[in-house]
Amino acid sequence: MDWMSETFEVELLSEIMQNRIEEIDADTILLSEGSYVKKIPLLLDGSVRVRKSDESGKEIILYHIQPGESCILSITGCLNMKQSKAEAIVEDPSRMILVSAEKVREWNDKYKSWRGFVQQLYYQRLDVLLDLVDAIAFRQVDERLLDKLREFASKHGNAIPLTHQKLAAEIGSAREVVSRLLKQLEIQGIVKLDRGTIHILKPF
Amino acid sequence: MDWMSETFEVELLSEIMQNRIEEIDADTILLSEGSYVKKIPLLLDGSVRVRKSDESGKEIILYHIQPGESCILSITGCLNMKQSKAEAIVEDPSRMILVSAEKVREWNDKYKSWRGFVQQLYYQRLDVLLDLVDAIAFRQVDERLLDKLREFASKHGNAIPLTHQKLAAEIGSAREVVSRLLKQLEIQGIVKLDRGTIHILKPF
DNA sequence: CCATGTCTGTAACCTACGTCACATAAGTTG
DNA sequence: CAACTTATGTGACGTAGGTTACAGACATGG
Repeated sequence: MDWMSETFEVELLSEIMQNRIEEIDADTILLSEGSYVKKIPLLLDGSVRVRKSDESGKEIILYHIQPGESCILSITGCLNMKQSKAEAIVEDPSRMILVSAEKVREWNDKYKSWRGFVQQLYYQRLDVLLDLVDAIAFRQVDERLLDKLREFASKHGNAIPLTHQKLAAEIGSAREVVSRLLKQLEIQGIVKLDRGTIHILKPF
Repeated sequence: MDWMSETFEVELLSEIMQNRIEEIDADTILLSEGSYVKKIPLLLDGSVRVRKSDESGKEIILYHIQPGESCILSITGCLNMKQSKAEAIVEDPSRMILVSAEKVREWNDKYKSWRGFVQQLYYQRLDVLLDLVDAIAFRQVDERLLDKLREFASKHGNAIPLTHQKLAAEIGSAREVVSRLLKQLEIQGIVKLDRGTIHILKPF
């Protein structure tokens, strides 16, 4: 929680600390599509994924929220009092502070450091959304798969805990397609596949 | 320019008015990919499109800037001193006020109404970007074409001034594909095609 | 250790759509 | 009006990748 004292001014920090720290289980839905935002998460530990899905069950991951970050969609939704266009799901058991929407609106006027934090988030998320648009509009799934593997490898090291299904959701494709591509990579000696884990054998 | 006095407090308004109003030709590039942001446009009249393209010349339109709006990518880029990830191109001859990046950073601390304006923009653009992701990830081009036609019809009425090429760029597809689909719609009696214009004959 | 759920492998198939290669038509300019 | 340039029409073709439909492998809990 060190990042907090560096990010926020003391007064704001003490306001934040008035909220309980919650422990939240994996797969809890923090925010579902179409609902109004009541609580903004400040993630201390763990990870949250934000995804968009359609009726037929297809889905694509927009981005992941890491410790020290928050959900910009929640904040925007809160400041503008609008319904959410995506859902946020806890992916690892997480610790977070949940701040009420009113507080966030208040802080937005009151604390410069809070505005800086939000601004930073906006920048980051806009950035990944643009990359995402670029990826799905222009690039093929095999390329996107490799990119995603690199991204995960930089987070988890060479043993990436991920099922084909989840990887497919990450890049917005189908499990069979991912299995097919991964098998190719295994034949090329680039990865080794285990149940629930992808081992990166050499850089690519 | 009425919207301005409703949107901004008087003090900010007078600061804004210290800048000249520029008349800018169609096809002028306001911001190109990879460049740093120096000027933020406040659009008074006309229209600007923001697009992402790849090396091979494929492109997709992210959104259009209308009078009373600004370019959130420019503002984000400016506040975070980062390179742009998309380009902004004037599409109709336009009148706008160009504000220096320093001013924008200053106003961001100084004027609540400016922050509100920026917030509003963030909300709007995030919203269309999410819709865009949804569209290109999950929906087929014929559907997206119809959506786009509806969107343009609500702006231009039933005679939409648009070439097939431009329409293709809007939805991130190829001209031939769009021609084909439009021809189908013409056969169904839904549109009538003229050189450079699409007439909507009945609702769809 | 059986049963049930979760994950992976693989083949066969289908189709939306991008690409190529033209032909024609409609403006435009000198 | 001749010579371009820009917009459109259309067939033929290729293919990435989604879908269907299983089967086997592994894990987990009663």
